[in-house]
Amino acid sequence: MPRYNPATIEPKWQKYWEDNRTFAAPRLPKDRKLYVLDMFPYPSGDGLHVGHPEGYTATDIVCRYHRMKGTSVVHPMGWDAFGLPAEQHAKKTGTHPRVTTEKNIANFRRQLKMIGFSYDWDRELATTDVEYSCWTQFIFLVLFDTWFDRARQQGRPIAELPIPEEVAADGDAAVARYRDEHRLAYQLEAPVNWCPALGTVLANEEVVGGVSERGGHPVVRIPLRQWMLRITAYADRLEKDLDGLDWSDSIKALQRNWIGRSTGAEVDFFIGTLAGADGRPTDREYQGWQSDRRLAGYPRKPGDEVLRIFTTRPDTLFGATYMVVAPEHPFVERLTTPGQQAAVEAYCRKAAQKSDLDRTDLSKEKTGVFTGSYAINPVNDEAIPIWVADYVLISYGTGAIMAVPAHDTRDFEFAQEFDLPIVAVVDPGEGADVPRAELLAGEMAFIADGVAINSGKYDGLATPDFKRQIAEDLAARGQGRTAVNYKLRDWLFSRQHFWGEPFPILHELDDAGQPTGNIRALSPEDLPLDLPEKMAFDAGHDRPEPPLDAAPDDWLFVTLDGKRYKRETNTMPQWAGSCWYYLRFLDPKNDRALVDPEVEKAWMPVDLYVGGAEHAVLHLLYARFWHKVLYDRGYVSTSEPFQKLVNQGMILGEMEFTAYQTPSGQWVSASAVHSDAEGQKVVKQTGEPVTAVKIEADHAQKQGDAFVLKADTEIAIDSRAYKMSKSRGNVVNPDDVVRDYGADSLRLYEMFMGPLESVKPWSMDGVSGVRGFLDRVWRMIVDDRAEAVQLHPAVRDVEPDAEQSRVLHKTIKAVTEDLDAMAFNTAIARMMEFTNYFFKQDPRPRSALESFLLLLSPFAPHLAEELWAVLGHDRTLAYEPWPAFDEARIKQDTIEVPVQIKGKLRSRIQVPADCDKAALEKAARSDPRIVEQLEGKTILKVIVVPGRMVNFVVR
RNA sequence: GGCCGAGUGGCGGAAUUGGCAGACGCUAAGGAUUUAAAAUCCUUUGGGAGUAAUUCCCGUGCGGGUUCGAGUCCCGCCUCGGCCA
Repeated sequence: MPRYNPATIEPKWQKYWEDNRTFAAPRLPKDRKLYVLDMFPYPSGDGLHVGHPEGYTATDIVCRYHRMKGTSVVHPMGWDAFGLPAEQHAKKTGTHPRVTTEKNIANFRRQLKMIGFSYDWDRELATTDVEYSCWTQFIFLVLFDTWFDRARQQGRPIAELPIPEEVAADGDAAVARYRDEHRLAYQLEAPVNWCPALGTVLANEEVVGGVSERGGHPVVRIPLRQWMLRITAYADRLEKDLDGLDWSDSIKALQRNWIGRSTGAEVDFFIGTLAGADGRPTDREYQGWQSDRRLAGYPRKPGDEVLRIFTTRPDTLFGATYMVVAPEHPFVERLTTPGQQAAVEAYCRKAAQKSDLDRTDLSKEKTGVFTGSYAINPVNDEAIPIWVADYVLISYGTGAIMAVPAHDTRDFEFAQEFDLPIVAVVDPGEGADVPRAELLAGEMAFIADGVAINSGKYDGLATPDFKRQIAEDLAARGQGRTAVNYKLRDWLFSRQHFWGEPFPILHELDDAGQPTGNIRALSPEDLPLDLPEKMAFDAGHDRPEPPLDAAPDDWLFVTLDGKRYKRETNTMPQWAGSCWYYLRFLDPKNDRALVDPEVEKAWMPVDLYVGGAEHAVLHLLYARFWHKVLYDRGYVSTSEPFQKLVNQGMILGEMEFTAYQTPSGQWVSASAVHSDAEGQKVVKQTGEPVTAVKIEADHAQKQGDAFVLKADTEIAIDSRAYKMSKSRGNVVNPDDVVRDYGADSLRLYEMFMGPLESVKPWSMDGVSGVRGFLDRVWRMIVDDRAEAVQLHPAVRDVEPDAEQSRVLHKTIKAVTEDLDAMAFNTAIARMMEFTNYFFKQDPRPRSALESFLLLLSPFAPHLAEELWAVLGHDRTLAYEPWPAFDEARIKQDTIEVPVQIKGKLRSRIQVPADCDKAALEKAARSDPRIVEQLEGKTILKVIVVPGRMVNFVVR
């Protein structure tokens, strides 16, 4: 009984493809090219979950389809293999991260091969390979060697940086410092989240409410020397170039949001250097400053005598009744008068423990403290108090704001809390849908545009005109200018980890072994710089310094040209390796360049990039940034790396029904349960805790909009699918699916579940359903009652009849069009319809089945290859021409057309397919059922759409 | 709070972009085959009414609107999900 047995045919074909290097891509494309890329995975110890093969199957289908259409396709796979888990494992067991990583990669590779993806495995790479990280370091050197020319909007070699005369006059050291300040890779003392208990530095999102997300240990912000990448220089181009990309609008919006470009003005508020005991700048000094500024103009960098702010609403300057500086602002100490010192210090200490999210949350109560000092509002010369408050972040704008409580929600809340004056300076006008009187009285904030009031000579100007005018006037007085601000920050590029790319940077040491502050980059010939082989992995170290500080001396210290150096001991973040892997895939073995320019030019850009939406912002932004730098410096030929981007939707666990029970065993309706402040499920009214109980599907039933318990229909229950997680125990392992149903079934189900981009729940019944389809395909072609594998007797060398031909060509057309639209789920449905039809045919023309197998082959390649061989072919079908369809064969002679009366379906008529408007109406009018229903009615209008429908409008 | 997306049978989902709502698959029920079961095959499967029909009514989150005609377009809500603050 030769049944369909994926367990034998799948390994057989995988071996065939591997032995014949079926999917090896040429060095250069022959004619048309297609570069299809998956986001390469982090090889975790858990192995693949079913979310990985979703995108991978989609791209694999696209690749197989285009190969059959004669396109040169490159489709590589590799490993994003640096990462913290391997390092933590090393701390626990002493196993070198490289060993763990290689073991995990082997498992991932086995799993991916098991699913039959048509990767060109010759191009496989891991970011941890020394031959790869060598070029990651090389790119860092490029970043280090590049400055951004604002005028040209382009990155240029540091040697071309114009050196101002006064810097040059100060000698070589000054010039070196000036260059270092302008490089795209630069050093900065930046605050990090140091968690002493965990012995590690945490990312912002790993800190919640001042404690670590894992374990709830206290976290302190301490300054640490860090490497930064000047991504903000490219903010404009990163935003503008989105326009030309074939990405979804929502992903583009996400990136734009993240870049957060806003236009407004920078304004200097005078604080003076000689403030009196009352904290107010003196009139004389202020007047002197004003006339200085009128002459000298607005300086690039503010001096100590002013507080520089950025605002998107310079038109509300007259409403600025106080100022706020962030607790980390460098002027805090200076501005604090002796009387306020204790309060301010205490406040800043507390603020250091809060996360940005906690600080800026609108719903949180506003806190702050007065510094005792005042600044002069440049538009009306009034002294306004300067406060310290944590709702202002040092990382946004200049770390200081002018507060306009009448026209900003947060400023308004703050002003109310601390009884600060609220002056309305924007009138929404009579017609506006807002309580005008209330807001003019300062009883609420109005943040939209309107007409200026209480603004001196500017009264009556509309908001946009006022903005333009005031910026001009301030610029003329040297007190402000129009400015663009970005939410995007420079990229904190160093990590205090071992398992990452070491920086190719040396720090010069003086005779005492202390760093002199001079740095030196390794030259490209000195690369790669590998991590030290022998390292002790401490379980916890109590300093925030990087683990590499404890590296063996022969690694750590270098003598060059008679000078002693210590290596940089920070390492690069995991993002680094994934920023450029798509380039290396094109030329993975090149030891002279990161990619051969000829190869790069021929294959780039990536034509299709598929991956999870969780990388929609950071990874894509970082990779685009690096690409643009490489473009500016002549290493790549395109300004954008990824032409088309598709985000696959997450796959959730199986649908679950959940009922709630009190400790006494009483069922509680799901609608009466909510999560309390700690996230515990409790009864809304009483606060009594409840436990969630999983209910089997056959104990639930639908009632109205909700599901209820069958046993007690008063009790509503939750029904939803949850994100797969180990703790919930709903993770589906591809190994199990392949073992029980086969790889082709896994592939087919992943695509049949629904549109690639939607979130959708897993269902094992669904897998079994597509397996049933593949079984039918098998039995449509193979005689399953014979002793050996042989053709089904109904399969014969005959011409298809008209109807068979119509079904075939309709299927080819639908599948082809669906593939072009990446609508895999409907393509599969069309193939199921084909099978349902041909299964009942006898004879089944061999030619029709062959075409069908070609259509099926991108989706279920193992089965298709096997049946292709059964049909007598001795070579892979991977490069057989894609079937063509003939529109003429799809046309039917007669078609059924619905006939409506007043928009309601009343009858259907059979008419010739090419029936024109008049004939169609005539046929509709003579249909007996229509005649009957039209009797005694007046026809007001007849709408006839040939080939589609007829509608009679009657009275 | 802001931005983005989604709401269609018991479930996953289809519907020339305004033209027969529910393709395809699952689940469930009934039947055939079988000593029996599995597998397979056939029928039914949105709700209601109806002796019956090629029957009638209702039905795409809710309320309005545009249109000969709305799942699809417009206005106002509700709920859920994602991202950001």
